[in-house]
Amino acid sequence: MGSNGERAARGGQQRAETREVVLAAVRLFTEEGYEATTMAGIAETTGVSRRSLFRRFGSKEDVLFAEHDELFETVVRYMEASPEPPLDTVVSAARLVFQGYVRDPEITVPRYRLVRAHDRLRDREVAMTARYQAAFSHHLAEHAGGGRPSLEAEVVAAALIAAHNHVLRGWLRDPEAEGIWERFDRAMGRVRAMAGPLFEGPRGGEGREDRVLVAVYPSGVERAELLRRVASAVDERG
Amino acid sequence: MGSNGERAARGGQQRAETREVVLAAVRLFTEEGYEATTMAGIAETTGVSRRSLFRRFGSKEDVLFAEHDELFETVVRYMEASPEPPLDTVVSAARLVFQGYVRDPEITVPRYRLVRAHDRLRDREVAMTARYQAAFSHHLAEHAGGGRPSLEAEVVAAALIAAHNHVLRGWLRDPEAEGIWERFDRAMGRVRAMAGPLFEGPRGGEGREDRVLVAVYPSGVERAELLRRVASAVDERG
DNA sequence: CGCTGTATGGCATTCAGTGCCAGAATAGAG
DNA sequence: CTCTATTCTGGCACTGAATGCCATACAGCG
Repeated sequence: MGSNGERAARGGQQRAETREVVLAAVRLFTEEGYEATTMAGIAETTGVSRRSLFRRFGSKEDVLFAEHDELFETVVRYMEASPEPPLDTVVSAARLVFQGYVRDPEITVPRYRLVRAHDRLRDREVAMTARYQAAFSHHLAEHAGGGRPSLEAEVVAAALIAAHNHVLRGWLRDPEAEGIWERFDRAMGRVRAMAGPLFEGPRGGEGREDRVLVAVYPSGVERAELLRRVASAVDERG
Repeated sequence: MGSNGERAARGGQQRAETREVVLAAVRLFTEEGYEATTMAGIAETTGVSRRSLFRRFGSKEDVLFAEHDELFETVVRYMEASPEPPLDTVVSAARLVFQGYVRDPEITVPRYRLVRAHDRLRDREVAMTARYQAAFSHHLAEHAGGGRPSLEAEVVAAALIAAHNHVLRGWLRDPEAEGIWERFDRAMGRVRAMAGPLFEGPRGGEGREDRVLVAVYPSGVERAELLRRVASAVDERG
């Protein structure tokens, strides 16, 4: 689709304006209703012609998901460039996606409300997560022999996306709640724990990696006692 | 009253005709192309009026996926009636879905080709599998405490669906190949092996079961900070 | 200045999808 | 069998998404 340098300069200007259009559209969708809002209406309130709206976004739905598409491109490029082992890469990619949502609640939160209310939009949202899932399993497959994604790769990608979406939905319902990232990391950790034996040894054992702490304890244990034991366990292993 | 008998007689006739319409539409889609085929065209070749097509199917896409929707209803009703433990039930439900495809290659195979070629249709197909996934995790949640589906339930449902789709795609690419059901059962077995410790583990006993704490943290994190996070995590879950 | 490539806007058209209404088919009651 | 209520169907008109075509405005380059 043409040279990159030109695109960057031009695209920069375009994107600023594009974001304004998206925000205006989101406002119209929530205030007037999605179905009731016409592309002609968006054109009128934004000053951009109806025809140009279709040229930029492709469709009415794509106005809502334009930012999402950009994010997807970013994530794919990140995975291609990442030198880490594939499982670490896709987990980081999932974190990137999550960040893409959390960073931009002005769009993602009202969009979530719209998505919940309209089947068509819900399908579109689901299709996006499916694209991520496909990209993830594809990445896992490429760095584990190439060819078509294996059963394991697809299952791990699906589990990862499901965990991501689980935490994400919680945040979308209550964007003000604290400790999102802790919840996210815990969810990722659990999927890793599940995926590890199935997929491959997730750890290389270098110095800079994440560490995993797993504690199994009877439900009757006191909070203080539990923390004391965890502390000593951490001390033992450095 | 009489709604069942009436419906059965009437519905039976309708469905026979409906199936013919779907088959004719599939033929048109594959021969003339999906976009090039208009609802007016389908109406002409089937003898059913354009208006009635929209009434029966709702949309052009829904002509292709009409059978699929019926299958979904069947699967949901099966799960509601099943007395087996939830994990067994959803696995059986997945088998039911798989059977729904394999039993009717006349529609599912050409549909698969169409789905691969057109983004819109692909989204629709993906939305269907997402509906199954939601139904599965919902079933797992209902029979494990009720309320909103837990992370585990969603991850297991996603993994199950992913495995199902993996085997299904293999069959769709080559419907004549032998040993589909063996492949299906093996895939299900692997997911169960993976899901077992994650899903059934925490659900084992009454009040006395073990709890699992998983923490993932960068190796550079301070001891005190780590313990603080662990403490808050423990507090959140009780 | 002219030339070329590109983004935009206006116009017309196709087609999916919906509301409205009239007519046909059918079930049920007498 | 007849009358009636309900339901299914088809025709008609309309909205709006989406696309193609063409003219215009604006950039860079000689």
